[in-house]
This record gives sequence, C-alpha cells and structure tokens, in this order.
Amino acid sequence: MVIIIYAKKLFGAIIYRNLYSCSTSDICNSSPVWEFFNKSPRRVKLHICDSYSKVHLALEQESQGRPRENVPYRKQAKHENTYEAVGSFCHKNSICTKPTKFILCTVLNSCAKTVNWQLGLQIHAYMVQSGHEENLFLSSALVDFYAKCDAIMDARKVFDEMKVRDQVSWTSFIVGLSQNRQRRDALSMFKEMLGSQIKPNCFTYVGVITASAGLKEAFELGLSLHSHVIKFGFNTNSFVVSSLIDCYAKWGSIGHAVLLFDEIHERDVILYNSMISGYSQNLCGKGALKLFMEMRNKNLSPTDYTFTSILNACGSLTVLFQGRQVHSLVIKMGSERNVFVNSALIDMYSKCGDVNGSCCIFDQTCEKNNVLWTSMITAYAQSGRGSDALKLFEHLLTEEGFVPDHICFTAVLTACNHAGLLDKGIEYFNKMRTTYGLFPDVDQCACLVDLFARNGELRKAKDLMEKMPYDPNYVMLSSFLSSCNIHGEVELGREAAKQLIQLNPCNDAPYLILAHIYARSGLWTEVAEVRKLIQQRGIRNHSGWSWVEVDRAVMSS
DNA sequence: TTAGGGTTAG
Repeated sequence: MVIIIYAKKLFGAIIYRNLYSCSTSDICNSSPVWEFFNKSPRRVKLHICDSYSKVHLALEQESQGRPRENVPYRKQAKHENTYEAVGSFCHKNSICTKPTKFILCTVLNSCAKTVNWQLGLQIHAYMVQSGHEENLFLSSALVDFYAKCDAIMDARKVFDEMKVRDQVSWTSFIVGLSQNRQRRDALSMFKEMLGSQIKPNCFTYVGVITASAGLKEAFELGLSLHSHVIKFGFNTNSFVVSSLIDCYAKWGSIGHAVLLFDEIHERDVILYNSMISGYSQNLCGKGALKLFMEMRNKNLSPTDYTFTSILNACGSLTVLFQGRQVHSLVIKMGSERNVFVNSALIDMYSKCGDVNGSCCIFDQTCEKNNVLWTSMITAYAQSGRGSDALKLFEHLLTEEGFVPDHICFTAVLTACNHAGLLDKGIEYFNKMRTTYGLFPDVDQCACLVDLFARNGELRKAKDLMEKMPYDPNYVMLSSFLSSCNIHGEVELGREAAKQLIQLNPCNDAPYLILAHIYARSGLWTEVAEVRKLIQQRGIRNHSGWSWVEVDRAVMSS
C-alpha cells in the first residue's frame, strides 16, 4: 500500500513484499529485508505507491489519538512518542517533496526508543531508495535501532558495511551487543575500537563498563577501564561513576564502590541508587539504610529503583518496622503499581516473618506477572508454608496459563523441601525438562540434592551431584554434609568435608561437622586427627559449630 | 540528525 519492496526475477524468483499490508509479527517472521539488500541491492526497487498522508492516517488509527501537529517533530521524538513523531514526520512529508536525512534520523531514533520495528524497517528501505544508505548519522542510528529491537545480527551487518565510523557508531554497536546479552563480544569490540583511529569517549566507557559488570573474568579489565576513566578525566561524570559503582558492587568489591561514591560531591538520584543497590547486593543493609536516610535529608525523591533496593536491604536485615515505613513511602510516592517494587515488598515482608503482609501485597496487585507470582511462591516456600506454595503454583498452572522458569522451579523445589515432599519434588524436577523444556541449572540440582539428603537418601543425593553437569557448590556440599551428620554417614561425610575444605580451606565448619560424624560413630582416633589438623592449620572458629558435644561424647566413651 | 548509568524472586 505505501512502500513496496519489489524485486523482479531476483535469483529466478519473483519476490514481492508489501510491508504495510503485513502485521508487525508477519514482518518479523518473514525473510528479513536484508536478504533483498544483500543479494542484489541495486536490483531491489522500492516504490512509494501512496502518499505519506496515508501513513499518517494508518498510524493515527493505531495510536488511538490524533498527533499534535503543532509540536515540532524533533521535540516529540525526544519525548519518545513514536506515533506523534511519525505523525509529524508524515504530515511534513505529505506537503514536502521528500523527507530529508535529518527527518529520517530523528524518526529512526524515535523508532529505536519505542522499538517500532515495522516503521524502522521502512525507514531503512527508504534510506536505500533515496541514496542515504551510507550516511554516517543514519547508519549509526540504524545500528542503534536494530540493536534496540534485539536484531543484533542486523545491527552487525549495518556496522560492518559502514565505510566511515565515528565514536557514536562504535558506541552504539558496543552498547547494542551488551544489551543483547553478548557482553563478551562487546568487550572484544571495545578492544578492536582501541586499535582503530577512533578513540572512546565517556559514552563508550559507560557502555563497556556496563558490559563488564558481573563478568568475573572482566575484573582485571574493569580495573584498567577505571584507570582509563581517571586518565581521561571522566571520573566526575556521573554516568561513568554510577556504572563503575555498579560494576565494583557486582564484583563484590564494595570498598572500591564506596571510594568512588565518596569522591563525588554532587550526587544525583541514580548515583544514590547505584550505591544503595551496591550495599544491598553485598548484604550491607545498614549502609544502604544510612544512605537512604542521607538521600531523604537532601530532599532527593526516591524512585522505583531506590525502593526496590532499600526493601531488599530491609529484608536482609529483617527490620519489619523500617520495611513498613518504606512501604508507606512507596504508597505516598505512587510506586505501589510498579511490579519490581511489589515483588520487593512481597520479599521483604516474607523475610521479616510477615508472610500475611506478602499475601496482602500480592492480592492488592492488579497486574500480576510471572515475577510477582514467583515472588509469592518463594515467600510461601521460605516461610515454611510449602503446601501453600505448591497450591498457588498448581493454581497458576491450571488457571492463569503460568509458564514457570528456572527461578520458579527453585521456589517450588524449596517448597517441596519444606513440606517434606520427596516424590513431588522429583516429579517437578523431571517435569522441568519433559514438560517445560528447561534444563535444570545448579540451583534446582542443589534443591534436589538437599531434598534427597534431608530425607536420608544420601546415596541418591551423591549420584545426582556426580551426574549433574556442574561442580557441586559450597551450599550444596554443606547441606549434604549436615545430612551425613544427621544420618551418621561416615564415608560420604568424609568425602564431602574434603571437597568443602578444598573449596574454602579457612572455614572451620567442615572440620567440626566431620568431627561430630566421627564422634557419633565412636571413631575417636579420627576425632583426634581432625582436632590436630585444625590446630596445625591454625583454623579459627567462626562457624558456630563447637567441640562441646564432641568432647562430651569422648568423655562418656 | 546518531551513542551512555541504577531495580525483583533462589
């Protein structure tokens, strides 16, 4: 109807595509426009078959409101209202001869921000048709558009074909890779950029620091990025600093994050949010609460991000009174409809022992989603109400069309653990793969190991640890060792303790639990050996496990 | 006319 991509006898086939006659999903599911461009760009003909005013009308119908034609299109695009921006774009072009590269760029920018795939494709098509294909600004905007629409392969094609690149095009692609969960590729691309003529700017550093956040192997790179930031004077840029704070916090280096935060005197809300979230992630709840108070004293309004992090901190500290105060503030600030905040509230109330509070939040939330449902199942599971958790889970599966993910299954298996339902737990664990196509990750395996171990099925727990494609982690082995102690399993306990000591040689718990296991079985020589080993290695008592019971057993023997 | 920071469940 409006723009037809029409290629005659292309590789012997007649290919006809009418973008406007297709729905967005049709276009997404059809062969990409790229196929035409790549095979024979010059043979592809794009015809504008109708006036842009018809586009205007079509979009107007979709947008459920008339575009405000008196507002400049550029300003509208900045306000992230594609329909209005496009409305102005179309209106302008129904009276002009053709859209300029500036207009195309602005509309493409708006398409990227609002993920308007259909229109963005047409702008790309028009770029080819109108000879703007190699324009640096438009190509950069196109890279950004494809990346924001999760079409990173298309973004890469645009980027690779660019003859000239600048800081923006490099940064757009690096950030695009990062946002498309290809963070390692983003870091590689940054290294490639360093070898080019184009030098990174603060935008690039924000992108690459964000990409390296949470990647353990990128810690060294993170340190050198921090050095670069200082060297080039970006260490006062709040965007750069907040990304660095987040990075250090995710690496567990909360001290580095605090040093960075303290160096900034003009702190905006996002900097506070980064630091509060950093404290919260590193279980420094008191630091988070202190900073939250400081933020309030400076009359900075908390955002949904602030509430989510501070509620998380309240939950970790199990401070119900402060949690309720934050809840009041959430209502006052109008954040009670945010799904992140509500999930955090459910979590906070359950961790503070008030699972009825969690139920109230859950019931009052109108628009529930998978995250919220999982939060409530987790709240029940962690509060020892395993049967309620399973009841809710089954209800959601049958009544709400709920599709559980890995995290939900962790909650469900935890619930089975609390309810002592071994068979049910095995059934859900198997259903993960057979019904939902989810391969259990280390967390669900840990739940099942725990379930087996608590029910005295230590050999099955051991088999699972050996067969699963992950190394058993510390929590899993600790739980297994505790069960070995309860059920008096000497050989399995000895092996688990050995693995735990290898993972963390400074922790006294595995030694002491092993001593308890030996004492229960009357293996006094082995008890003495463990005691000697602890002394030789200078291991201090931190865990809370003591020798009192072991000594009592030795004495009574 | 193009690019950037902070949030949830185990």
